[in-house]
Amino acid sequence: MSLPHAILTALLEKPSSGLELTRRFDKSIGFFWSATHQQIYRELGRLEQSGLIRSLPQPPSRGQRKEYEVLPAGRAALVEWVAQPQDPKAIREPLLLRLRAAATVGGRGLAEELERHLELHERQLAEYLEIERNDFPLEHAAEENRLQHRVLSAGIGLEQFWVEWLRETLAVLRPGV
Amino acid sequence: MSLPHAILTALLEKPSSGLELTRRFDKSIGFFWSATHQQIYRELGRLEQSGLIRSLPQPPSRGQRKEYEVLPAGRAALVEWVAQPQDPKAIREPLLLRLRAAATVGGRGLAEELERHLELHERQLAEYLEIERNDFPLEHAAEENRLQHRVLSAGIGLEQFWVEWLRETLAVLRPGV
DNA sequence: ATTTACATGTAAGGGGTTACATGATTTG
DNA sequence: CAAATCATGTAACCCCTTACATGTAAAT
Repeated sequence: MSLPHAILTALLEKPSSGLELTRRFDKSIGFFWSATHQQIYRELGRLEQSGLIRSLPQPPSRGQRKEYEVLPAGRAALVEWVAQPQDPKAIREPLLLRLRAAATVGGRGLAEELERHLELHERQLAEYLEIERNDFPLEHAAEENRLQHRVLSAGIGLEQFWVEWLRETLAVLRPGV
Repeated sequence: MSLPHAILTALLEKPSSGLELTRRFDKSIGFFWSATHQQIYRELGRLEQSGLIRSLPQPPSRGQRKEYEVLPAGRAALVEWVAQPQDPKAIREPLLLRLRAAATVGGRGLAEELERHLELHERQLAEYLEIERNDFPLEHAAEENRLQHRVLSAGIGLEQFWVEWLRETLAVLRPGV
């Protein structure tokens, strides 16, 4: 049940059309919750039917841009969701699974794959650090900014972890296999 | 397409029944790929139909234990899967989403939730460290063991990251909200 | 004999992924 | 006017989650 609330948050920050939302999910929000345009359109329809958002008066024809805004009920639903306890979800990391399988059946070519992942994570880390430089140049005191900075820090920390772990794992793998 | 390969790996390590697999997924394998018994039974059926595993000759009545083993075709499929490149999946972390939503609509009670998560991650970390002490007491040279140790290290590192991040975030949140 | 644990399964619903379809607007 | 781009949507498929159903074996 996270996607509808991700959309509500995005719409509260700024009323948008489906495609605009898709683009924002490709950037900032998508860093910790990704979604395709198909998911977003489906969810926008549901949210409108539930009375949590409404489309601004505009021609509802097919190829026409349709902008949505959050209704009070939507804001209330989001507030409630934020306060609700939710357990962290179990890890589902295919790469670790493949490493474990490789321990059993042998891992020819696995080092190349790990290097590829290392590059991807290095690139993502660089992107996050760039954002941090741009958006949080110095520690301002505003509460809102501090929370957003913590979210970005999580992304940075996770990427740093993977970069480090992949480097160590490659060091273990290289001389052996 | 990870679950069938997780099951193949588990069955290669030791032929098992559905319930036995479920228990092993609750322990070691489940640390990075969780699965419920419903998923496992369904997947076992598919794998058998595809000719990748077979059930050992036994009464196929309903409440009766049914043991499976991997066929050569299954092992081959696993080897191929291990070698195949797969991009890391995008992060989907509801807690970060909630933090971002809290930055917009306010986060009453969020500190308690973060503390709860902190405890959960501390407990998980302790469990991983316990396993490390038991299963990898000193660095043996066996390649197989080293890979499995790297997998466990990933779990430990991720939990350490979350513990640290949650503590810092609580420090930011506490005086403010 | 009843309860408890073991063991395998079914059903319904939600969410995500991929491929495809269609209309409107801009640009050459 | 043809092509590219913007924009909204449909359809099919797979996976995961939750709740429930059913049968067997062991314990009291």
